[in-house]
Order: sequence, then structure tokens, then C-alpha cells
Amino acid sequence: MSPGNPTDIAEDVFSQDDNIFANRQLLNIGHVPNPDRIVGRDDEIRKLAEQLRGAIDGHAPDNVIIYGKTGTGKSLVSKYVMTRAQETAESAVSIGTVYLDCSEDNTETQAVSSLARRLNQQDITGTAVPPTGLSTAKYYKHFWEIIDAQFDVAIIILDEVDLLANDDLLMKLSRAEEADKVDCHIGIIAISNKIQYAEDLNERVKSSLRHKELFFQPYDATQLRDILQNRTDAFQTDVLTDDVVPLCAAFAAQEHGDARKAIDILRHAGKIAYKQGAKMVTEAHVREAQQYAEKDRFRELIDGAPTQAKTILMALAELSLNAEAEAFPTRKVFEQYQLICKQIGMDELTERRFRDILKEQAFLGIVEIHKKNQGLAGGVNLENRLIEDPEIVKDILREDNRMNGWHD
DNA sequence: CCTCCACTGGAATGTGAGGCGT
DNA sequence: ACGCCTCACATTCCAGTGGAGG
Repeated sequence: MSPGNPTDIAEDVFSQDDNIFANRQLLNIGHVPNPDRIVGRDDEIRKLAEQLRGAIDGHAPDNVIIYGKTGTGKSLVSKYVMTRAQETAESAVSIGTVYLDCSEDNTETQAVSSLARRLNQQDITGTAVPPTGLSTAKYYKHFWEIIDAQFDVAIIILDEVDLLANDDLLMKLSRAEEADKVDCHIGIIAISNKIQYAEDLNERVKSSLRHKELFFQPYDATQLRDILQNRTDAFQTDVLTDDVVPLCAAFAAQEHGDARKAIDILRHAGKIAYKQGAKMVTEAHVREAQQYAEKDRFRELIDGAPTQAKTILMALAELSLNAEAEAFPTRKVFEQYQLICKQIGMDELTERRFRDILKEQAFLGIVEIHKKNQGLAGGVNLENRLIEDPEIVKDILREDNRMNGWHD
């Protein structure tokens, strides 16, 4: 490529024919495929539908807690069954449906606020719900009024419930009917990837929730292959070499059967091929994409994180690279953190706060923490280890402007 | 089975921003 | 304009923890 004037370059890029992708949307993460494209989840769909059965006649549906690792189709199946229920309901029965991602609204107030606003149809209820500013109790009041005015049954999906700060929301939702707050029946589908979630629940919540449980097993390599095969029409005909799909499936199966990951890799492979102006997507593209997807996943995890959290991770990465050990006591990491703070001219947090942030990172799956007891003179301490390759972590953290002042 | 140590993590409290109702 | 609410983030204080080694 000869260095020409910028206008030509831009034109080149824009006018480049897309000879790889036909319909890229099919590979987007949030994309809900047609039912005939949902692979290997027939059992799960049937079981979930049985729980919601009551709803279509206007009775109370059962509450369900769904377990399964990421990318096993939990959200997909729930959304699908929920919409089907709404569509097939008796004409006299009006069903309201909401999907709430608790990782976004992770406090009780935010969650009710979102639920109320999403279900509210102003022309029927005549009220508007402000996004913030009200007390929690008022949001509940709004919410009860809204569902009562509009629906016979409300089905609520709470995705990633384990990220909710406490159980109060579940408690109040499941108690609403007995407490005569509402006439509308409420069905809750709670989705969690922590198996012990229900065990950790408050006894009172458990008894009023009276939930059924549903487990989603990871996809096996064959199912992953089918899933990908079902989406190959995102590409132009005959651009995928034969080993592309099986290889993507194999990479994802190695992890834990994560369909999202499989699709991610496939999409990236396509993008890479496109960028290179290749005619076909090959095995090499897939291998490159796999590495890229790894970085991407991590970048997504920490992108929105506050600078303090990033600095803490940087400290841990730095230690991992320079020392022979893999895991480090909190004190050590804190000292390294203080060092970095000084260099980039950032305020230092107290050690107590530092510990909390580090623990948050563990919850997010970025670091791993083990308790260690040195006995007589050592006392109790925690050992922190980066899960991701420290090189990758460092690379990505360096993308943050605040880290510019940092050099080793 | 008891002791001992240094770190852990719960609780109380403060600050500042965002936003509603009157 | 004012009072009142919640939430996010941070600090301060300190009782509790738990396994190696006696």
C-alpha cells in the first residue's frame, strides 16, 4: 500500500467490498436467534415453560432459579420462554415481562426503579417514574401500582441476581401478593452462575420464594459446533474453510463450553480476515482471534473500573512479573501500590479500603485470593494471585491515560 | 489442646454528588 | 431555595481468626 493522500485512504477503506461478512448482526452478543437456532436446550426450554405454565391462564407462575456457567444459554432461554408465554397467553390475560440485568442495577433502589420504569406505560398509568431521587419505598409503591394497573401476571427475569447487594428485592417481590400489596401475580426467574446462590439466601426469602431450581449444563463440543454452524450465514457463502468452525468450538469447549466465547472467536476471526483483505477465513485467523478474544474479555472486565482499582491490579501485575512467586500477601501488594501511586501522583487509599477493592477484583474473577496462616508468629494473611497472564494485564492497564506516568 | 501473632473484615461514621417534592 | 432521600466511596477503630509449634 503506497502512502497516498488521506482522502484516498479513507475511500479505499469505505469502498472495500465486504467479501467476508453477509450479516454481521447474527454474531452480536445480545442477538436472540430464532427458536430453531437454539441448540441443545430443548429440555431446559420445556422445563422452564412448565414452570411458567400458570401464567398463560392468568394464574401465578412458579418462581425459578436458574444456574449455569456463562454462555450456557440461561438468558437466551429465559428471554425466549418469557416472550413465548406472553404471546400465547389467553386473550383475556395480560402478561407483563421485564428483563433486568442486575449487574447494571445492583442496588435494591436502582433495581426497583428500573423495573418500574420499564414496565410503565404512561398512557395507561398516567404517571412517570423518575430514574433516581425517590426513596426506595416510593419506588416500590410506584411499581405495585404500575403492574396492578396494567397486568394480570408479571414475569420478571433477574439476570445475575448474585450481584444484587442484598436479598430485599427478592423478598419484597415474592411477598407482595401475600402482603396484599398487589393483585397482579408475580413470577420471578432469577439467573445466577453461582451454584450456592440459593443456599446463601436468607431463610425468610427462601420460604416466601418457594422456588424451583433449574440447572444448565455447559455445551459440549458438538453442540458448540452446531451453534456456530447455525450462524454461519453471517458470512458470505464459502468463505469459511472447513476447520474454522470446529476449531472455534474446540477452543471454547476447552474453557467450559461457553457459547458466547465460541461466537466471539468466530466473529473476531472474520474481522481479522476482513482487515487483512483475505478471501477466506482460515485456521490461522481463528488462532489469532482466540488470543484477541482473551484480551478483549479482560479489557471489558476492567475498562470501566476506577483508576484506583487499575492501579491495584497494576501493582499485582508488577509483582508477578518481577518476583519468582505467583501469589503475594496483601501487605506486599499494598507497598507496591503505594509506590505506583507516588510515581503517577495519585492519592493513596488506606489499607482497609485497599483490601476491599482487592476483594472486589476477586469477586469479578480477576484475581484469586487464598487464606494462609503462618502459625505462631505469622498470623493470618491472604495471598493474592492474578488469574490472567500478568503481561496481558499490564498491556491493557497501560492503555489508561493515568498510567502514563508509570514506568519501571 | 493451648497460645500467639499479624492480618482480616465488620461496623460506625463522614463526605459529596445527584435528584425529587414543595 | 430548601429539606430530604439514596448511593458511592472512603476513613477510623477494633474484635476476631486460625494453624504451626509448643
